[in-house]
Amino acid sequence: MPELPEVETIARDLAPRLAKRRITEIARLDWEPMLETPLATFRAQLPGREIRAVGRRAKWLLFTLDAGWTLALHLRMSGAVTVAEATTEPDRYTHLVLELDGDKRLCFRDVRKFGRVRLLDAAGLAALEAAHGVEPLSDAFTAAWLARALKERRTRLKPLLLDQRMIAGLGNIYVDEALWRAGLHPLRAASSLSRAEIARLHEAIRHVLEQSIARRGSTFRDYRTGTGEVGGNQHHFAVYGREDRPCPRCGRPIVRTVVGQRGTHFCPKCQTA
DNA sequence: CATTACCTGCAA
DNA sequence: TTGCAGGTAATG
Repeated sequence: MPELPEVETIARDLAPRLAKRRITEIARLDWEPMLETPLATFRAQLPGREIRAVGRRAKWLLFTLDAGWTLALHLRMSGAVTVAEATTEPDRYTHLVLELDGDKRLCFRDVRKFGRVRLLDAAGLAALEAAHGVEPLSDAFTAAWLARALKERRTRLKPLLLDQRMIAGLGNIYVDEALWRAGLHPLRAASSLSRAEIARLHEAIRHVLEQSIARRGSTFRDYRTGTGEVGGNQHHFAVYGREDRPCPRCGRPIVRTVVGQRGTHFCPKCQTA
């Protein structure tokens, strides 16, 4: 599920609702493999912490706590994070529940159990930061930066754009959408792009992410915003999940193939190899 | 680079 | 019943 726009939407929803709230108790943790921090540390350090800020790095949702700690959640394929009233009982797919003061609960629901939880100190946060590449919505992500990043690479466009060490936050949906918008075939050699094509790709990446954030993300099935609603961007896909349906640009049927083990959707006429 | 694994629900 | 799903890490 959640790629950059979905995690960003959740962070923006949660920030005003969680600022200055205190985590009073770990009310549920019933799938321990999701925890990538020693359980003893988690239990000793998390209760009593105050939430100072909620943000995002790559596809990680970050809760800045007091005493230098950061709670980091990765939603992987089916995770959803919401704030609920303390009176509502979370369902059986909600594997982490944190009790907050003010009769609220922070709920991490994850049907497929791929999601991950970390409680990071300053060094852990720095390591997470260093493991990811440029934020595509930041000022650092320019066409010139992209040109340099693509230049020496031997790989195809799609796998490269999915690599979080290069650009952080793109996933399968938005890579397909951005490549369509830029008119680039997913199998194009990364180093083969012209200056004009790089400029188009840069604009397309920004555009598809910004549009999705404006529509509060894309809900296929499990994704919910921080307030528990479905997103709206799924109604605006050009290619993703639209096999055999007409290309919005030329009307020819969208093709689905597999690239790098990922389902890949593109228009064979508009996206040149 | 490709395959497999991690999990579960759902559509074909 | 089989295959597929928005992600990532581990393994040939």
